[in-house]
Amino acid sequence: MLTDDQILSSLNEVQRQVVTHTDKHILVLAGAGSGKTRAVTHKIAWLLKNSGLLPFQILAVTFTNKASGEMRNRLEKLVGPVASGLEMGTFHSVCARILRRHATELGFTSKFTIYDTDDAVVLLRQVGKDLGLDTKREYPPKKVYSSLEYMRSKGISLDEWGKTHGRTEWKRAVVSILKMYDRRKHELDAMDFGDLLHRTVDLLRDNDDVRDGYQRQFRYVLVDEMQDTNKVQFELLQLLAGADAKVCAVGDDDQSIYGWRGARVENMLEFERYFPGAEVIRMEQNYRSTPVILTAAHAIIQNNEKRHDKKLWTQETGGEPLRIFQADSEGDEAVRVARKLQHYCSTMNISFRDVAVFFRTNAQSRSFEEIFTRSGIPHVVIGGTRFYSRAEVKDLLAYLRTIHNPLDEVSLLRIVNNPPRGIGDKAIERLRASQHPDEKPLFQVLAECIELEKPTRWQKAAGEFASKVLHWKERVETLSLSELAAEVMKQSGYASRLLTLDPVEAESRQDNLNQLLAGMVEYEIRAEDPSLDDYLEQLALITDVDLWNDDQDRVPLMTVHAAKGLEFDTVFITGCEEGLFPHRNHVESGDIEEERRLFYVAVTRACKRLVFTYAGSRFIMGQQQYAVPSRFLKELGEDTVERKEAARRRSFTDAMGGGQRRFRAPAARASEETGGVAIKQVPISAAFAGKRVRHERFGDGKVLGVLGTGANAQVMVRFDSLKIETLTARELRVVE
DNA sequence: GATGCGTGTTTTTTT
DNA sequence: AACACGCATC
Repeated sequence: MLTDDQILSSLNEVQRQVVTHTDKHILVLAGAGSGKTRAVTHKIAWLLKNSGLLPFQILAVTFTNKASGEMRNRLEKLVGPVASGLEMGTFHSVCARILRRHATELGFTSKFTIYDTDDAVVLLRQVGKDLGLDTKREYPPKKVYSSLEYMRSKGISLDEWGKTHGRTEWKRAVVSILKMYDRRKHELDAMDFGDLLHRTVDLLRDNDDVRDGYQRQFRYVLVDEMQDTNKVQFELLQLLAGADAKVCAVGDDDQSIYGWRGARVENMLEFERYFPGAEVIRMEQNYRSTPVILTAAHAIIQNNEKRHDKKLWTQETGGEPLRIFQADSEGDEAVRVARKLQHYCSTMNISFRDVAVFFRTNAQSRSFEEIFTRSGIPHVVIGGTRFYSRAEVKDLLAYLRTIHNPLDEVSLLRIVNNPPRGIGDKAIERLRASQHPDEKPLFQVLAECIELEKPTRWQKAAGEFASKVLHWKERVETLSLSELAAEVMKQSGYASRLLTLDPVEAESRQDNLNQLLAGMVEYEIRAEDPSLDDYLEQLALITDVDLWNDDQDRVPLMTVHAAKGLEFDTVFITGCEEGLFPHRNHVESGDIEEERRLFYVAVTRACKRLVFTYAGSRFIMGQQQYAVPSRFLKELGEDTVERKEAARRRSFTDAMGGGQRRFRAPAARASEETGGVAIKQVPISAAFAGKRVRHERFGDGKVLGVLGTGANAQVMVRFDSLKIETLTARELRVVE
C-alpha cells in the first residue's frame, strides 16, 4: 500500500495543501504549467487512501477525453487497477452515461444515438424543408443551430427567446423549426450535444430519487478547467454534488478561451458563493517554461483588465530569447518555419514530436502541410477536417449507426442510397409519405417492403436494403465490431463502389476506411468489453486531440484551442497578424481580451523555445489580404525578443514582409499598364489602408491601398499636401 | 435515377 | 480557393 509520504514527496507546499485538504470545498487557481494534473491525481490517490472513499464515490470531470485518459493513466501508476473504478470523463460523456441509464424515463431507449453538429444540421435542414421554409437563405440550418446554442448558453427557453424583441417573424419560424427538431429527435431516438447536458439537468432536477441516488454516490467531485464551464455545466455540478459532497474545482481565468461557447469565468468567481466555506489555493510556481517565456507571457496577459492579478514564477534561470520571423506570404511563412524547424531538429537533437506549430484557424494548416510534405518533415494535423467527419468515414459509421439504431433517420437517409441502389429522391419521397398518418419510423416502412406481393422496382430495392440491415443486426451478436464493419462494407456494395471512382480519390478513401477499421481493431483490443454500443458511444464524443499521441515522431500542427493543456519543448506561433490573431471578428467587436488569453495560452505551452511568425499577405477566401504584425508581438516586450529581428520591424517594407523574396506573389504591374487605375480592381488591404507613412520627398501621408507584396508592392498614398501618389513600398516608412 | 457542371457562399475557435 | 448545392443533361 502507498504511504502518505509517497503521495506527497514529489509535491511542493501548495500542491500538498491541494492534496491533503479534503474536509472542505477547494477552488484551485492553477496557473499554466503549475502541475495541476499532478496535484489532482495525487489528491485522488490521497482520497482513496485516507478518506475511506471507494473509487466509484469520486467523480472527476475533465475538459477533454484526452485529459481524462491521462489522469486515469497517471492515477493507475500511483494506485494500481482500482483507478478504473473512478467515475471520470467530460461533462458530455458523464451525462451520456447517466442518460443511458435513465433513458426510458425520458422516452428514449438506452441505445439513443448522439448527434454531432453535422448530424444536427442535417436534421434541421430536413425539418426546415418539411415546414416549407427557405433553408437556403432565410433559415440556414447552421444559423438555426447557433440560435439554439445561443439560447442554451444563456439559459433562455425557446418561448422566452421567441418573445424577445426584434425579428419577430423570423424568430417565430425558427421557434417552429426548433420545436419540430426537438420532436423529431425524440422520434429518432437521438440527442444532440446540448441535449446531453440539458436533459441530464432536467432529469436530476425533476426526479428526486435519481438525484438523491447520485448525490449519495458522489462524495467527492473534481472539476478541471473550471473557467471554461458554462451555465448548464455549473448547474450540473451543483446537482451532482449534494450537500454532503465536497468539490474541488481547478481553473485559471487567464486561460478562459471558450467564451464564444458560453463559458463563464464567473463560475470561478461565484464558486465560493455556491460552495460555502471553500478554500482558495493559488498555484503559481511554474515547472514548464523558462523565465524568458514566463516574462513574455506575463507581459501579454497584463494588458487584460478583467483578470485576477497573479504572476507565475519559476526557480529556473535564463532561457533562449524569443524570435520573431517575418514572411511575405503564407507559403513563405511555412518555408521559414520548416527551415528553422529542421535546423532545430538536426543540430540541437530535438525530436519532431517535441516541436509544435500553432495557428489561429484551421485553414492555415494547409500551407504547412504542403511545405512540410515537400521538405520531408514528418507531421500530423490535429483537428481541422476531422478524421471522423470525412465523407467515407461518416458513411460507414452511418451504416453501423443504422444497424444499432434503425430509428436514426439521419444516418439511415445518408446510406439508404449510398452506394446507389435504386432508392432515389422519388422513392424516398414516397416512403416518407407512407410514414403518415401514424408517424411510422422510416425504417419500418422500408422493412414493410420486404413482404410485398408485387413490389415495384423501388419497393423491391427498399425491401432488399431493409433485409440487409436486419441481417447485419443479427450478425452483431456473432461478429466482432471490425468483422461486422468489413462485412457491411462488402455486402452493402460500398467496397466495390469505391473501385469505380477516380483511382486517386478511391485510394485516399480506402486509406481512410482502412484506418477506421484499424481503429476498431485497436478498440477491440483496448476496451474491456468491446461492443457496437460502446464503440459508437466513444466515437460520438471523441475529438482528434483525444486520439493524438506522440508514439510517432511527428510534428503536430494544431489550432491554439486544440493545444490547450499540452506542452512542447519548442513552439511556433504562426499567423501573428492583426486581423488573424487577434481575429478580425474580435477586433471589430472590440472584445480583444479573449484573443489575448488565447495568445497567452499559446505562449505558455512552450517549455524552452518560442518562435512567432507573421506574413505580410495571405489568401483568405481566394482573396489576397494584407496585414500588419499582431499587437500581441509588441506586447511581448522588447527585452525578451531577439534584438536583430525586433529592430527590423520598423520599415514599411519589413512590415509587408520584404525580407525574403521567395514565394512572393507576382509583382504588381497594374500601374504601368493602366496608369494606376487597376489598384481599385484588386482587393485593397484593409489593414494597411489608413496607416500613416512617410516619404523622403512627399512627406507624411495616409495609405489608401496596396497592390502586391514585399518591397516592390505598389502603395497608393494620399499625402498631407492632398497629392495622391502610387509608390513602391521600399520608398516608404511607417510613422508610429 | 445518376452524373457533371455552373453558381453562390464562406462563423475562427469545439464538446 | 474550396465546397456544397441546384440544375440540366444523359
